[in-house]
This record gives sequence, C-alpha cells and structure tokens, in this order.
Amino acid sequence: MSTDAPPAPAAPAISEDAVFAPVRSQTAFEETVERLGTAIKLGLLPPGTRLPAERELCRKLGIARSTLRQALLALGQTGHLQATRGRRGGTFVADPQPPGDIPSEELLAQWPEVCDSRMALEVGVAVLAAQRAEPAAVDALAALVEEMDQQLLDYPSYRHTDVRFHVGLAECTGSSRLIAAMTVIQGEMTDLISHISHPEEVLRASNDQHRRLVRALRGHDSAKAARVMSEQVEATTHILGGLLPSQG
Amino acid sequence: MSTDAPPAPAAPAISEDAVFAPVRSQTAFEETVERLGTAIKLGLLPPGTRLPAERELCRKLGIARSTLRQALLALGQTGHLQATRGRRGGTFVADPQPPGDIPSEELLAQWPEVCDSRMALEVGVAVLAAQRAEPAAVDALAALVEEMDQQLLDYPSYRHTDVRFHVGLAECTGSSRLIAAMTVIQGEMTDLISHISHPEEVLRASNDQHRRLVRALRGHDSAKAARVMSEQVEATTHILGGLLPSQG
DNA sequence: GGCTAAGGACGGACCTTCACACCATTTCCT
DNA sequence: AGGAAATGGTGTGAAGGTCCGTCCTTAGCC
Repeated sequence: MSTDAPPAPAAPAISEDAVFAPVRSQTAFEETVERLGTAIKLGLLPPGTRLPAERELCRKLGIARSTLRQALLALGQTGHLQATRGRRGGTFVADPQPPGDIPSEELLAQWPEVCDSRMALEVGVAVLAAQRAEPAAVDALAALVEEMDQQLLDYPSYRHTDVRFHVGLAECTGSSRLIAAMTVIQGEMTDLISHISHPEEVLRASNDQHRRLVRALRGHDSAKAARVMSEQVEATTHILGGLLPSQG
Repeated sequence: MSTDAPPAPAAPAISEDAVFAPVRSQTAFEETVERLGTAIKLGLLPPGTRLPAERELCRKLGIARSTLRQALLALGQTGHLQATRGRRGGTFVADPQPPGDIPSEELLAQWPEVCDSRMALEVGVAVLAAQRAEPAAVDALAALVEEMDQQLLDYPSYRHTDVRFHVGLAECTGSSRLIAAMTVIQGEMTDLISHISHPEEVLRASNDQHRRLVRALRGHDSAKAARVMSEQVEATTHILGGLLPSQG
C-alpha cells in the first residue's frame, strides 16, 4: 500500500491522450474534395445541379482557382461531377451518380465513435430545435416525413430525404456550426449504412419516430424531442452493432 | 403572382451556404499551438507539468520536430512554456501563467454560435454519460463538485475545476471525439467568460446544478441529466448575453 | 572525464498553394 | 456574320510550409 506512488491527485491520463493525439491538418485540396463530395453524396446537391462558376466558387471557398480545380478534377474523375465548356457551360453534379464506394477500414474501425458523436450532436440539436423551431420550419420538416412515407421501398431516395430532415433540423437551430457538424456526421453515417439492407419495416419505424419528433418540435417540448431522438439514434446504432464486426 | 418563379421545391438556400462556406485549413503549426495552448489555459496541463521530450512529442503528434519547435517557441514567447536544457531538462508549463488575453473580435462576434454549439454538445454528452457513467467515475465528478465548493471565492481555481468536471463528463462517454470537442468548446468558453465578473452566488448556483447533474448520473437518469445541463448552459448563455454587446 | 538525454540551430528537398496570364469552346447579341 | 461574354482548360513561376537529416550546446549522472 505505502509504495512511493506519485502524490498527484488522480492522474487524468485519458484527457492527456486527447491533448497529445495526432494533429491531422488536411490540405485545402482534401478539405474541398471532402466538402463537395459529401454534399453530393448526401443529396444536398442533387444530380443536375449547376455549381457556381470556378472563378466565383474559389472566391467563396477562399482558395485559389488552381486548388479548386484540383478538387473538381478529382470529383470529375470519380464520376461525381461533369463539366461543360462554353457560355452556357459549367460544372454539374453528374446524373446518374456513381455507385457509393465501400466504407474505408479507417471509418469502419471508428464506427462506435461516429455513433457516439451522432448521438451527442443529434440530441443536442433536437433540444435546441424544439426551443426555437418556427411553425413554418416545422411544417417543412413534416412535409419531408410525408415524403419519406412514400419512399419506404426505395432506400436511396429515403436516405436522401432523411438527410434533408436531419440537416433541416440543424437549420432550425440557426447555428451554422451545427449545420456543418450535422452534414459531416451524416456523411459518415451514410458511408457506414449505405451498404446494409434496410427492410421496409425498419424504415417505417424510423419514420414514425420522425413523426413523433415533429410533434415534439411543434409543442416546443425539448425533453420529449431529446427522448425521441435518443431512441432513434440508438436504434440505428444497434443495427450497426449487429451487422458490423464488433471492434473489427 | 404568376412570375416565372423557379419550380424548384422549396430552395434549401441555408444549407448551400454551409456547403460553399470558406475552407479554412489550419497549418500543422497553428493547430499545434492551439491544441497545446488550449490545454494549458484550461489547466489540463497544470503549471510545472513537464511535456514529453521534443523527439517523442513530435512523434505522438505526427509532425516534424522543426514544426513542433515552431509551436513550442511561440508558446514560449507568450510565456506559457519554459524550456530547460541539459540531461534533466525539458519543456515545462510556466509557473505562474501569463494573464489571459482578451477574446478576439472574431470570437466575440461568434459568441451565440459558441453557446449553441456548447448547448448541443454538453446536453448530448450528458445524456450519453448518464447512460454509461460507472460509479467510480461519478464519484470522481462528485469530488470535483466538493472541490468547487471550496473555490467559490477564487474564480480562476473554480474555473479550472469546472473545466475538469466538464471534460471528465465527456470522458464518461468513452469517446475520444467527444473529449476533444469538449476541450475545444471549453477553451472558447474560457476565452469568452474569463474577463467578466463571477459573484459567489452565481458560482454557488452553478455548482448546485453540478450536484444535481451528478445525482442524475448516479441514477442513470438521462432525461434529468439533459434537463439540468440544458439549464446550466442556458444560465451561462444569458449571463453572456447580458454582458456582451448584443451582436457587437 | 565521458556518457547520455535533453533543447537549439541549420540547410536542403519536397509539396501545396497562390497569383497571373493566356487558350479553347460555346452562346448570345448586334 | 462577327464580335462580346462567360465558361472551363492550361501553364509558369514564386512563396511558404513541412519534413528530414545533421550537427551543436547544455547539464546531470556514473
């Protein structure tokens, strides 16, 4: 017992790991490919959408045109974008889109972390949205729920509407940070779940929870919103946990 | 009425702003300064702490030694770090620490966003922590509450313990992403609130909420945890809203 | 005195990013 | 028909960040 243990008060080993964790600085090129690629894969930029002209887009993104072109070229080579020259030309989201690629080993290994982050973000967003959502915004979300009801047999379409629902929820908070975080996490979730089966009953149950969430928003009942969202995320997490190799 | 309005179904203008928002790629140098600087200012690395040797730390951080040295040099010049040469030398967290600098214009302008992000993250973390916290971890948090009870008249000390409490809560989730996110957001909050007055009564009320949160954790009552945390964050937000120039 | 572990300093190779100019293609307008 | 305009496509060189390797300096330990 009386060894010369350090007198330090309960060494906080865990958070030190976080402090000294690897620094991952993405290049502007990588970040751009990821941002645009995620928006396309999520359906936020539907097939046929015309992107802003290169000279304008690079200004919006705050990068050089040559850097932007690297990203556009990469997304063109993977079949996500298609460019046309001339006065009425431009860069368009390809139609049809290429098949989604399988999730990377790296992402698969992190799936519990992704689900945890999602749980935290979605529940927090649901609470804020319940406090702030205006009737018009709630109506828009309700319309998306109706839309999903018609897409129970077509998972890709369902998923796109689902993403719009969750991003729309983040928009209800009015916080651009939360919107950005939601798109990132939905992108990761899409990569994880797009290659597993989604029976109609599962989608129906999921959309029922959407409906209950909308009711909670309408009543500004943040506690109920938190509970419903928590159940929804947990359901997805359990499905993933059952289908993916636990801890690879 | 019958203008040639686009037939697009409810243009999602807001999320497009998010997609095309500026890409800010931090350099490895900047990211390192921020990570280490935040950890020091938050008290996660208390004064006197010895950092790992440069040759080891650059390996952990995944950067070159010269890049790491740039960061260490910068933190040395601001008085946060102090280096000693020789066999028993090393890089140490300076004691005493330099006075905290005033929050940047940029951060001040973003304060509502920071509070929103904090609300989402803390509530989500509280829910997850309530589901997962083990008794030993809850005891550790309870001990921090006791510690804060003794620090109601010494705000800097109180704030350091407060940070350890909230980061400890994130540790209860077991998710390194959430821990990292919590340290970032607490760093921003510290910058925002360190230069305003903190009367004893305010701190006492805040710590009472900590105590109620601990009770909720112990009972695995995630709904109550969410409610308490939501109130706590809201209280801070209101204080900030009253003291900072609204939308300066 | 010598060994060792630490910070301190330098220089060149490599890659990314940037700014700028110019080319090629298509459409619209006169 | 012909030019203006708007778009993507191409090239070049400079600037800066990062990495790697090498060496120097300092201070404690045997």
